[in-house]
Amino acid sequence: MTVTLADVAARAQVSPATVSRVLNGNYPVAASTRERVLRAVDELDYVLNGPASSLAAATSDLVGILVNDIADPFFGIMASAIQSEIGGPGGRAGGERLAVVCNTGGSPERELTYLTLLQRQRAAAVVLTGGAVEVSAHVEAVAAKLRKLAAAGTRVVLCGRPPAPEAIALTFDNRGGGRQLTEHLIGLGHRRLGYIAGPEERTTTRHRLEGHRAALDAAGIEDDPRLTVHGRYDRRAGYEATLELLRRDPSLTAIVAANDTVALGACAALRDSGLRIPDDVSVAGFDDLPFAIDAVPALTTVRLPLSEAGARAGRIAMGREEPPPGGIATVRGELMVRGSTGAPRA
Amino acid sequence: MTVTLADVAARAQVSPATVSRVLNGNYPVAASTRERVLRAVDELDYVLNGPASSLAAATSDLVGILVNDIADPFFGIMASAIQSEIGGPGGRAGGERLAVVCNTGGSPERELTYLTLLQRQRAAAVVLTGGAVEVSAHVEAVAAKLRKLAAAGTRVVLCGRPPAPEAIALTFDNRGGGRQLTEHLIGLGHRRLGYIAGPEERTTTRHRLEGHRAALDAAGIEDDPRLTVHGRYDRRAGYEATLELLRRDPSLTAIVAANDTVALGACAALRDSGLRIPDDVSVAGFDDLPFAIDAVPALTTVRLPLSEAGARAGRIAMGREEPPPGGIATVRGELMVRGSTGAPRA
DNA sequence: CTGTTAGCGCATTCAA
DNA sequence: TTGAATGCGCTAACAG
Repeated sequence: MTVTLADVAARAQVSPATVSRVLNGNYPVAASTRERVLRAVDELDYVLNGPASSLAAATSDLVGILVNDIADPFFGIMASAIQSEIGGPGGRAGGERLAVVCNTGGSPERELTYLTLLQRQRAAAVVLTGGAVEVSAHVEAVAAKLRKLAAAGTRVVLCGRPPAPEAIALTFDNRGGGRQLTEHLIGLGHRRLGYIAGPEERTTTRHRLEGHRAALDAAGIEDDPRLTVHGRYDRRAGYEATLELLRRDPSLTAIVAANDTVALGACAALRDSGLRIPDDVSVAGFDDLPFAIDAVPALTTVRLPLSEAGARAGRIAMGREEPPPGGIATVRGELMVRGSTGAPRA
Repeated sequence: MTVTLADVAARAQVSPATVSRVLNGNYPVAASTRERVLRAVDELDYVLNGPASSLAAATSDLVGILVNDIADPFFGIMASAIQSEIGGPGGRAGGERLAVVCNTGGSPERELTYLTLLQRQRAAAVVLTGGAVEVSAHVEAVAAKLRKLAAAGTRVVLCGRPPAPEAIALTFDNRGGGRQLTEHLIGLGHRRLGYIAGPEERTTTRHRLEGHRAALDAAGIEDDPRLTVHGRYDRRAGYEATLELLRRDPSLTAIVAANDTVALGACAALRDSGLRIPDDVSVAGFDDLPFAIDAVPALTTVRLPLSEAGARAGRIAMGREEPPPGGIATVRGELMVRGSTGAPRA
């Protein structure tokens, strides 16, 4: 019923091997033969059998992309950039590769499950994006899995994730970015700063918070633990955390959020509380997602080059770009000062 | 080197066939045997070879999701919802399925290429999201491809895309939503309305615009073609189109945008032009993406239940939910009136 | 440059 | 309930 390579070979009057060579294009084939084969492919409307091809070649055209949440532009932008770079020459049969996007939802178990599934598929490469969960049992389990993937020939790249010995890493300087941001606020005169952190036990959360505290420390400002609230990386968490912070200390003059989405929630809470931004309370985010500039006032934040980093990760995963020296590159953020931060009220 | 089914069988002292049956669980196997097999799997750290399995079974655990742009939350939210429903029982060897997200960038060629790639992979199902390109040659090519996919046993579902005879469709009532939105503005007293449409030759663009025009027509307002500008579905297009509209008719009192992202660009352009929203000019969007409520003032828009529709599409694609009668379900939007629209200036 | 020959690892008949 | 045998469709040596 379905057309196979052998059918094409028969029609083109060549051997199956020759058809395979034409399709994969990694082998010298006479132009006239090639043309005959391609005509037969066309006439028979032949479509290569991917699984059969992958089985025989012991590798596939699938590239795994692990994200926490593909509905979040932070990950969507990276996934898009990675995906844009995985095509092109070098792939099997036409050079087109498929991106398998895996939503882990931040769950270590799902992360491991997906890695196993990608291992099962003999994925050509795997890119893990965003922060990692810091629970030692899990960290070791992931590391072991990455080692196995690598051993099986799957290229593993981390994008926006802390370095690990098992993989090439493009890591974001979350600590440095967090520090810059808080330094900016301190420079404006703020002394009572609320901090809305992400979920505990995530590297991104910890690093950004460490940067914040380093800035406070450097300025000789005591870090009041009551001014840090943890929550999820979403708008609602930002809203609620802000109300909580205002309850704990109505005199605070600035709120630093774990990311832009959280910052938007914070802005909403402040507005609903009748406070003006930045006159009463300054607000800052992190990431510089596209909507950050459309907040009113526009959000001061740390711009991460998500698209560039994703594209580079994609190229490295495809072997089209040299890995950074030592296998680790740190990608820095850029402080974007906008209208949401200003001098504290007198 | 790599562990195969046969290795597991040897260790468990059963035949390869039995191991296969245990792994796929679609076959009666004695409990004691099963346990022995599972232990061997564990001890050997065996991972099923997906391609081999797919080859033998003539189907895979891959589900294709075609989107215009995964970095756009409109698609990210749908993709996430689809993905959340494709796991679960019924899949091969553990019931886990992988989502292959294909960024077409709105290009018909890429759409076809990806469909072929998914056909090659013997995808279990394919979900096409968002509007379609209306160029007849391409429409027919896609239809033909969908027919072949369906013939090969791939379930095809459209989500937020106009119905086609080749597939089950959950279609958005873009026309109705567009009409409601403009009726709302007319009800407020607006008579000079600018419209920022999406790219030409896309169904979403056309339907929303038709709804807008139907509302104008019903109210006896002449549709001035100079008040419609086409552009891409992004912020920048909204910004530039707004400046153009203001140039063409400084007396307009409302701007309807093709979607929320475009609307944000429109808001920015109005602000930069020194106009107040909604006092000088009202603005409306479409989709009700998460950030719409954080615009200042909050954006009046039409809420599309992206997540619900995506989840349903995912279930239908997996055969876990009955397709709608006739294979077509229309998903309506809900008008969300917020602060960005008000009565026109006197 | 091209053909021949062997598997790749698994699912599924058919028997037992 | 289990085993033995066969083939899924293709690629990769190896010859020629």
